[in-house]
Amino acid sequence: MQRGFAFTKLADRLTGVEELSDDDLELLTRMSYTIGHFGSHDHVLRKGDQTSNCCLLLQGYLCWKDPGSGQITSIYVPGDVPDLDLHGVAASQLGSHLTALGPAVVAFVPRAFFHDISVQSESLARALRRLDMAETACLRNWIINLGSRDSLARVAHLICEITVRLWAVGLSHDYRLPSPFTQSDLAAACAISPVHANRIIQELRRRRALQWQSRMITISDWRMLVHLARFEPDYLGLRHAGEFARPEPAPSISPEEAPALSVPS
Amino acid sequence: MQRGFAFTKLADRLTGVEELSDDDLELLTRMSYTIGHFGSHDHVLRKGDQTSNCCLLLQGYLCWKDPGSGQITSIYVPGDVPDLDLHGVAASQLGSHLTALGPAVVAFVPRAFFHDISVQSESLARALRRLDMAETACLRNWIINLGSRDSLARVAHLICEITVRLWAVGLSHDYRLPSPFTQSDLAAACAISPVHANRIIQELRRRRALQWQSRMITISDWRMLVHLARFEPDYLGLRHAGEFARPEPAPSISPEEAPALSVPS
DNA sequence: CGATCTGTTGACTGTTATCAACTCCGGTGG
DNA sequence: CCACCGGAGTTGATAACAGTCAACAGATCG
Repeated sequence: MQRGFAFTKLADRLTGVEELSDDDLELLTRMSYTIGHFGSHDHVLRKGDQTSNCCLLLQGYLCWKDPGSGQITSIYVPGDVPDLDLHGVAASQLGSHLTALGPAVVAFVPRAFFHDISVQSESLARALRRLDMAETACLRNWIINLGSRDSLARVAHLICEITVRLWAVGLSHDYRLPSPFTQSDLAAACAISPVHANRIIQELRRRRALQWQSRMITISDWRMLVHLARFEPDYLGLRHAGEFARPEPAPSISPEEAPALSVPS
Repeated sequence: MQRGFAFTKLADRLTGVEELSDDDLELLTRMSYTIGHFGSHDHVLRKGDQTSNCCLLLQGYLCWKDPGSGQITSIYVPGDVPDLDLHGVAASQLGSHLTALGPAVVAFVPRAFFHDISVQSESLARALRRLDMAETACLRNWIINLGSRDSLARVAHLICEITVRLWAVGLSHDYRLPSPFTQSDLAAACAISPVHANRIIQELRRRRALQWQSRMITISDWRMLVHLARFEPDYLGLRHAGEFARPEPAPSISPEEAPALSVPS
């Protein structure tokens, strides 16, 4: 992994929510961090841990998972900082485990770093606040999801959300996204049983909405998926979110660079 | 309503999460505000509104309600500031309606006030951050609730949570709490149908866990309710939260001051 | 004193959970 | 190289939970 990789991921995430100047980006390059590698279902942080660093996700997926119920309450993609919202309040204790969904790479960044850049740049401060607000909006949206949509729509919605969030940080170039997590993980996020999750995925395959094979999801029909999920990405707080819910999600690279996958019959 | 009432509610809420000095309380008394009265199901803020004031709830209940699904994503009690988390980010747009559940009284407080007191007092800043963290923790907890508990436990959990939060701001003196909201509102919060909500309440009555009559809930058996809900109030971030989940929730006033309701057979 | 909203009840339907068995795959050790 | 093993995915049968519909009762309010 080349030097500055962590900087790049954070910069991608922040520019997704706020326009940053060259000076801002320069500030980000001063980030110090240590790298941690995690395997599937490893705990990055455990319930009750006291944290002096923040976790910046570089590769893979993380989630907050309630140890009692197994319920997943948030999912994170590269560029996200799952414990940013702790605001440096010393006595805060974690209520859940921060768990890797598939192999993951995390940069541990001193909490003070985020405070410092907030003081030195108003737009960085705004960007970090927006990250926090987006997190809250995601939680509310997920309550709406669990409360009002059936299991097919929930699964479709989760896949739509992850796709757009990967997009926003320059990953998932065409309609493909890595799915190193298990169907049981998906079930835990959507609050359905693993067996039912499997049937829902089969239904999505049957409808030619997507493929899920060899740890990779290939979206065959983005419009259908958005429609099934009633997905409206405004809540993500992305500057270009509107583009993603349109009929075609505006691939970030052109077709000749990323030829469409052939869709097996 | 006497002068200083708004100050009192906010002070009660903040001292619930952080110890405050006399100087801190003095700062709070400088709050300027205007009062608004709302009827049941009135919108205090509408989706898409831009806000220059924060809403400090003084009496009654408020909730965030998604206009599309009708799902309620948070409920607020007096002393809460539902839109505190907007952090003064100008471009933030509301994603839901802020709606009154029953008659409510709201103090509109300039957003700058919260910024000013944060600058002038470190403990007030910490208290406000804790409020924000408690809000996030509530959202996560509600996801766990919707995802992993059946409807009886959900209803019981919501009632437990509201009871403890009222307690923390000096309301709900014995085992009684006002319920000016309808059973349909409760259903919208718990993501169940109104008919089913009614049956759950009857079940709770049948088990002698509570009464619900003339816009008032009387908890007859707090232990049973906590047990049914598997309620663990740590997530609320209250300094004395632990006391509330114990067998008896330590009434804040003695029996001779607040005689127990007679429980009809 | 009628209109409307809220609460209540019964019958029926539909979605999802649960249980159990089986397949498929990748890895591991004989 | 192959037999085994464990985890993940798949399938069918059944049961439990909650939604929907329709009707009515009771309260509240102008």
